[in-house]
Amino acid sequence: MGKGKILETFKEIVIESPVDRIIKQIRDLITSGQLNPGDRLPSERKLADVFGVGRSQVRDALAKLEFYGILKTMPQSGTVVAGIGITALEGLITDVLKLHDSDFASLVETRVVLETQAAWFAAERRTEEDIESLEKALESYAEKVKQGQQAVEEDLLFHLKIAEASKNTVLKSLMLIITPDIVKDFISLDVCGDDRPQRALEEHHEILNFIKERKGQEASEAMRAHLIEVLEYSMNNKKA
Amino acid sequence: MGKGKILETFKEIVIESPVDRIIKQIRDLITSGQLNPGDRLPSERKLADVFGVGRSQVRDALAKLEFYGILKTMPQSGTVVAGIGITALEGLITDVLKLHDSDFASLVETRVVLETQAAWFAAERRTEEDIESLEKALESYAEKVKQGQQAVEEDLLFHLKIAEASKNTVLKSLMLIITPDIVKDFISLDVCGDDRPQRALEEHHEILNFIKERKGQEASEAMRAHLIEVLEYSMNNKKA
DNA sequence: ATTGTTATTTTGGTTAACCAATTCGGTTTC
DNA sequence: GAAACCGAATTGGTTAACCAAAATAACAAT
Repeated sequence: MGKGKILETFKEIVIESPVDRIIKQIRDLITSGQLNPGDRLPSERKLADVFGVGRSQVRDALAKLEFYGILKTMPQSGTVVAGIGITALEGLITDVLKLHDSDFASLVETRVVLETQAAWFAAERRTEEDIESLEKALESYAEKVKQGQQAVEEDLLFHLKIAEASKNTVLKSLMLIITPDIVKDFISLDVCGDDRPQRALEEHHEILNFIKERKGQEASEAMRAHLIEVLEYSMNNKKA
Repeated sequence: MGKGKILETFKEIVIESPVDRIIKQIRDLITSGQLNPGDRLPSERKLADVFGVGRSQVRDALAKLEFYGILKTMPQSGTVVAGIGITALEGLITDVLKLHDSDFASLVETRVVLETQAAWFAAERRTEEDIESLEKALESYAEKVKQGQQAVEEDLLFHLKIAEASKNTVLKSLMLIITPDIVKDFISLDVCGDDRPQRALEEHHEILNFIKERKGQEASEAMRAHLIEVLEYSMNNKKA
């Protein structure tokens, strides 16, 4: 797919989305100290008027801000600055919005951190049901690999099942958040192909065995080795 | 604040939010295989009609689903199932929505994972600017502590600055996501008070020194020790 | 002066109508 | 017969008006 190079050239035309602009404005209000935690901020109508945009856009912006825990909006009551006395956030709020187009390195690095820990916890806390679930997932992955198919989906499912077996809801949620981005990167550079899937399958089995045997550290290390393998493989195929 | 006990009793009255209901419906459509990745799903109007709700609610649901990378909606074109062939997600989609009312244990556990790694990276990659920023943050924290004030905010700011110095954008973003929940838990059980803040301040200094000296492992371990201290402290004061 | 009540305003939530871009079908043209 | 083309219908985005709940202010009774 030679299209990559050409597209790279135009990559910089970032359309400053209206809602992003609003978010920045609100952030400035907070960081500049004009809005302190607990304060009720102006009504949606006022904000829309001040910013010179429609209310729905203000609405979207507030929704996003609320998701990140920055704001808390109560029906028929108002929207308040909820988070930590967010002078803390300074320039950080905008950054969190860029999560979904993060650099590949950070993404993989973070994935390794989360997954190795998840594997460890999973080994310590897995139930029999977890084992069954993991084996089932691994089986359908093996099926696809034998047929020489893509199987990115089944691959990730196995990893997510491990997160589920870790019994740590936050860990699982965070993995769910970054998973789509990982998939995106993996598909853009076609990671499948030669004998690599076979190796990956074996590594999955190894990890599962350690989890079965409740060997936390070994499972964790196996996971780390596995992910590093995958990373190097994808790196090599990136230039090609 | 004795209100806690009483409120616990009524905690179960979870109002099944309309948009959550819609999200479940759409999830079922996807997981049941009626909607496959790449498929365009019905227009917002059709969906609103089928579900018997307003279009705006469908809109909110789609927006959330899109944020998680499940869907991709193109202006004037339609909304398609974008993510991984999401049979993977099965029951998981709903879980990610519960991130913000996670259990305290998972939250702290995950925080330890993220922060120890962030400290390690920070020690390896910090610039002189980072050091300045960290010292400044630590200073304002020390100021508050000396005055015997709360300083939760300044505390967290120091930690976030470490995440920033780690040069890993995803790691930073994830910490920003869970930080508000941490603060919430820390404020609900008043964590401040006696000599603990003084100890915490010393530990912060220790961590900063390791980062200055580029000692990754030591910084990481100091961070872990610090967080465990904080955890145990807050646990003890929970019952009291 | 304080408290309890009521009327009004303001709030976020919801709906319905409108807009511009896109898609798709049928027609024309080569 | 295939491709180019035009227009009607459909798409997501946007706006404005409306709703019930909540907050607020004014007032009355104690």
